[in-house]
Order: sequence, then C-alpha cells, then structure tokens
Amino acid sequence: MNDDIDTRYLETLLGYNTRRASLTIISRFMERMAVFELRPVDFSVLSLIGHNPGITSRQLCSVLNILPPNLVGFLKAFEKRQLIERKPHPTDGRAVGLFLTESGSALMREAEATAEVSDLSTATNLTATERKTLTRLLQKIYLPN
Amino acid sequence: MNDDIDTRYLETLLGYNTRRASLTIISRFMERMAVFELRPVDFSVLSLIGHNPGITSRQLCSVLNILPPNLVGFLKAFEKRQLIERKPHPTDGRAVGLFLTESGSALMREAEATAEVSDLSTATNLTATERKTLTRLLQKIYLPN
DNA sequence: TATTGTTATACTCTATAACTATA
DNA sequence: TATAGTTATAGAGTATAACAATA
Repeated sequence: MNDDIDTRYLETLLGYNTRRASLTIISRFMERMAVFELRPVDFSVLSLIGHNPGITSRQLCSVLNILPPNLVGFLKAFEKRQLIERKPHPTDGRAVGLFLTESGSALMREAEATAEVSDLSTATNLTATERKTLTRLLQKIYLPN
Repeated sequence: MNDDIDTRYLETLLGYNTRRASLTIISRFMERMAVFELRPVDFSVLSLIGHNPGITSRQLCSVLNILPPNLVGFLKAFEKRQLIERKPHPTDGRAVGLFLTESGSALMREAEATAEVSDLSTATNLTATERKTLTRLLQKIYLPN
C-alpha cells in the first residue's frame, strides 16, 4: 500500500534512523516487561536503585533526565508495590536513600534477565560483534568524551 | 555530583543506548530547526511530501506511525503557513493529494541542508565510515528484511 | 542563600470513538 | 462493507511555579 512511497532521504538521517530503531526496540521491550508491570522508565529507575543502593531521587533524576515532580509518583507506586523502601540519608537530612526490598530485588533479577533476552531477540539480524559495534557508536554520540 | 552513580548495567542494553542517543540527536536537531519553526515531526512530514508529491494523509500516517487524527492539525498548520497545498486525488474521490508550495519547497531545501549539518555536528566523534555503519546497523533493527 | 523532595497545575503528545463522504 | 479524512475527547508524558524542611 505504501510500497511506492520514497523514504530514502529520511533514511539517510541519523535522527530518523535512531528514533525508528528506538521505537522498535522499546515496543518489543514493553511487550516483554508487561508481565512484570514495568514500563521502560520503571525498569531504568529500579535497575539504578538496585545497582546503587541508597541513591537519592535527585541523583536518579539527574542520571535519567527525569524532572523531580515526575519521579514522585513513580516512587510512590513502587513503595505501594513494596518494591522499594526509603531510609534517611546518613549525612543529609533533606535527602532520602532508596533501596530495593527483597521482593524488589527478586523482581529485578527476573526483569534484567528478560531485558537481555529482549535485546537478543530484537537484534536477531545482528551478530554479537555488530551489537557491540552498535553500542559503541551510540555511546560515542551521547556520552561525553 | 553523580559521578559515583553506576550506570554500567543500563549501558549494556540496546534500548537504553538507542534512546539516549536518540534524545541527544533530536535535541540538537530541534535547536537547529527552531529558526524554521519545524519540530522533528514537521520536518519528516514536509520532507516526505516534498519527495512524494501527491502523497495522501493516510500514506503519511502509515509511513511515519502517526495516527490520522493527530496529523490533521499539522496539515492545517502547514496550509495556514502556505507551506503545502491540497489537490483532489486523480482517481480516489475520498483522498486528497498533498504538495509543497513554492515557499514550502524553498523552506525544505534550507531545512534539509540544515539537517545534514546537524547530523555531522552531532556525530563529530564518528568517522564517515562509522556513520555509515551505524546507519546500516540501525536499519537492520527497524527495517523488515 | 541554595538544595531536596513535594504539591498543584499546565502543556504537549498520543490514543480512542464516532461521524461524513466516497469506494 | 470498507476506507480517507475529520471532530471531539481522553489519557499519558513532560514541564513550570511555588512551598516546607534542611543545608
């Protein structure tokens, strides 16, 4: 039906290609994470908490480019699901340290294993070497050097 | 401030890397397109119309993954800015063919040149070969084969 | 005076239901 | 009966202003 539409110009642009690939990867990721009731942003937040016990809201926001008011609701929901707990920060009375609970850790062990399966199944057309190359080139764009 | 946050796990995931790169590229793109008053989606739509004179709304929606109700406003705005014009479809009385006006074409010539500058300046850390490799690998993910 | 976390709220983007005109 | 284009509207995501508590 749209086979006669010429998309060759857009396909030369980095932004178009990256966004299209991003949408494909994320939609597959969402399907697989649905069983855990985790959206991509939930996964990122919980994974960072798991790998950085005691991390603060402010740090999460800064790393993930989330605005503080928008994180509040996420954390509230995680607490209600008993996936995280908050403990007073040892030195800063304003801040609160975030930790995964036992069940939060268990969930994230499964979710992270699933994320790797999702990656592999989304990039079936890529060899292991190509996946590593792709990762390296993407990081050259968004990581400072 | 966040130098002590460990993001190594997330940086192994394809979705995370692609999304982060996508956000970087798109934010640079937006800065450069601001002078033309074009958002990324405006650029994509107008570029497709330019390269496919007579394309219909339905085809645009299908190619760009836009839902028909959301395209209506864009086209209305383009028409008001006299960037596009609509002509009756030659064979299908329901459909409307879309075309760039003279000033629409002129704007897009500048905008497309700017898009290429944006690409090059965003990927300064990549060689020409690396850019081609990156494009090829991204297309292996989102294009059917 | 600046920062952490929060509330309330506005704005933008995306999605759904239903309609009309034509095929 | 199905499709192109449209309207109205709902929902999700993102952004801004302002506040209390602590530094």
